[in-house]
Amino acid sequence: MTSILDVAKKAGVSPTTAKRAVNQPHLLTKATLERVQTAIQNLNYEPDRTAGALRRGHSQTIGLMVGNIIEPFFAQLTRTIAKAVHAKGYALIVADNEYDTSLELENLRMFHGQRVSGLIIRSAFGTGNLEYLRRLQQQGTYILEIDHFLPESGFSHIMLDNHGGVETGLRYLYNLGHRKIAALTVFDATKFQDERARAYTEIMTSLGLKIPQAYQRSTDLTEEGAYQRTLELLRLAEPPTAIFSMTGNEAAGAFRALKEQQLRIPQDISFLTFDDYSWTSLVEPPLDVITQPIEAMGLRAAELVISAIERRQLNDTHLERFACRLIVRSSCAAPRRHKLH
Amino acid sequence: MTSILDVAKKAGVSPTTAKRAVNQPHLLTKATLERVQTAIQNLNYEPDRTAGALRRGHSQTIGLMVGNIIEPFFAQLTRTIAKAVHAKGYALIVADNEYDTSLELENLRMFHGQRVSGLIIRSAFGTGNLEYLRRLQQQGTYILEIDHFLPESGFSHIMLDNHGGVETGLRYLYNLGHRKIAALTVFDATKFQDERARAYTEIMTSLGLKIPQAYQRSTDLTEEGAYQRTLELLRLAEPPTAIFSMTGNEAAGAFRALKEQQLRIPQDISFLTFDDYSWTSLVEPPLDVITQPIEAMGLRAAELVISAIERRQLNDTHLERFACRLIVRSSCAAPRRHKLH
DNA sequence: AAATCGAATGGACACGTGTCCATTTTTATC
DNA sequence: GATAAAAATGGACACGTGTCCATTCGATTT
Repeated sequence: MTSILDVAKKAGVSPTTAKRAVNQPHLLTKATLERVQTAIQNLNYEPDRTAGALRRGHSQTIGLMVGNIIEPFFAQLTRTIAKAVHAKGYALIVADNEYDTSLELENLRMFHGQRVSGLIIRSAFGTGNLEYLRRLQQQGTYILEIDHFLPESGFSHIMLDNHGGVETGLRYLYNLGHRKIAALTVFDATKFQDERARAYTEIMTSLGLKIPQAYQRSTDLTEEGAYQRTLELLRLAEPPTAIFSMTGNEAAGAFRALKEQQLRIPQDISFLTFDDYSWTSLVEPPLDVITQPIEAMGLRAAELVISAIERRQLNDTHLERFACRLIVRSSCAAPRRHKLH
Repeated sequence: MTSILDVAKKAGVSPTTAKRAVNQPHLLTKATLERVQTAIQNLNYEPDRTAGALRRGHSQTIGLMVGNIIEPFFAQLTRTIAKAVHAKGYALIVADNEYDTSLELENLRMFHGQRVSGLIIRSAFGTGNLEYLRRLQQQGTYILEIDHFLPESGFSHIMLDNHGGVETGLRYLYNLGHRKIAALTVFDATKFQDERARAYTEIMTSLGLKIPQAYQRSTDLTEEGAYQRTLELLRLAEPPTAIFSMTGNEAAGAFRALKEQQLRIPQDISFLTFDDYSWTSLVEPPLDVITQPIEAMGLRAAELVISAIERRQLNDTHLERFACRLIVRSSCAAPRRHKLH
């Protein structure tokens, strides 16, 4: 493998000078610089980042841990962050936790071993890995949470205005006349600090609406789980007149269930969901959605992390929120006068 | 940062012995092994992969270059490969080329700099980067192409049985009575070696069907491109009675166009596509699709690459094909007797 | 032309691991 | 119980870079 020493020899300069041609070209004479650059091209030299990482203590690499890469929200986030990070000369290492703490720990170990310079994480529920994350931070990895954050973690984070989004959605349904509004989300209080679930509870109360016990069972955030949960809701003696899915992933399962039950949307039941996935406008009826500025969030995340790394300000803390937006299409309307059953 | 030297000191053994506890535990006495493992735990030691990479010459890292991470096909591939690779102790670095050669080259440079042990690539069209890939291989990176391969590259590859898939689809449409079948795909011969486009041309001919010149304009593989292309097809004097989309990504655009033109599927026009994306069964009508065994392909890719790396058999070549399957739902039927216009 | 100072270049070393070879300890054999 | 063989442990060095400090060169001032 050709190293900078080969380049130096070929260009007839010292290794230090050759390195400067790569890292601090402004320090060199134009003639010297050109000579070295020619040698680099002729030899197809590419600096060994693993050696640099060893010397520097971290690897010009950003770790990204998401919930599940398949979900379009995370796929788009991954893509945006990958691009932004590459532009700054960093590589992106990805992993997902499937919302599971122990799988997350394994992957954190991997990130640690790779000495990632920064970590962007959508952590699993529960505070199980907080200690490990703290240690990572202490050892020089800048940590930024995204989409979800551990209470009192003290890390930077980039969040959606979840309260605002849920409020927009619930008020929209309320104003259409709905009173029995069910949410598909994670209610399990022991392991959750899900902002949307909390906002749902709070805002329903502030609207003067009671949430029946039967509405408060958790999904597991999967499409299949949402499908099952939706069927359960429809079987209730007092089924909801509107269903509000808190993620686009769950929306697919819920929508499937509604279709299978031959329910007409929005005549029989209204349906609203977070995330403007591409299929939501293709189905019949096109769905009303609350959309997130995924790209802006991803770009900002990459920017914050790399800036902190390069300024060596690992203790900078930034807490930012991004607004979401309701897109009205055709899946919500005033509730039926008569019950379904 | 705690190193293996700290561990050795704490355990009262030599550095070499401590390293063995990590890499070749079978060489140690049970007692010694336990002592070192305790020290590792107490110190929260995690081996520095960057140092190992430097010494070894490659980084226990696999590079994955896909077309576009947002597309579910690639998202699922990424996820599957990430998981398989993690299980073997490797990290996954991702990048996408957006089907563009120069962006691909930038990312290849990045992979080279990171000294990836292996590279799984869905290369952009054109042979522009073949030379660079060859050099990478020569320097010790195992290269495997997936979903698409450069002619005469000589690398291993994992492919779908594209010819078989296209044949299945075309025969299905033919047997329903269709003769004017348009394909959404990349026809541009200068930059393409797209198997599906070629198969479409060949099989249409062998079915005794002529492909009008107007059917042979290329899409750019994007949703928007397919949308535009579909509108063009519908405006023709002799519009197709069936549209066969060669990727799931393009299907979304095409479907949108058909809906916007108020065409009834399959009464007015039949629609068939590659890729069983989740939305295809949610729309009205549910789409007939040709589905790929993405997970199996991803797993096999990871397996081949890591096995070659660990056996140090970088010149092993494996060429494998995976079968695809037609799923019939409700988007194809016999063509109308009368023309649309 | 000597002195001064900044610009340009060079030398030396450490980062933490993997690997090869050497040494010590234990076990097996007669 | 002496010897050989095997098992267990230890020592030394190189991988390619980033960084600190030293040295040389060239221009400017007096």
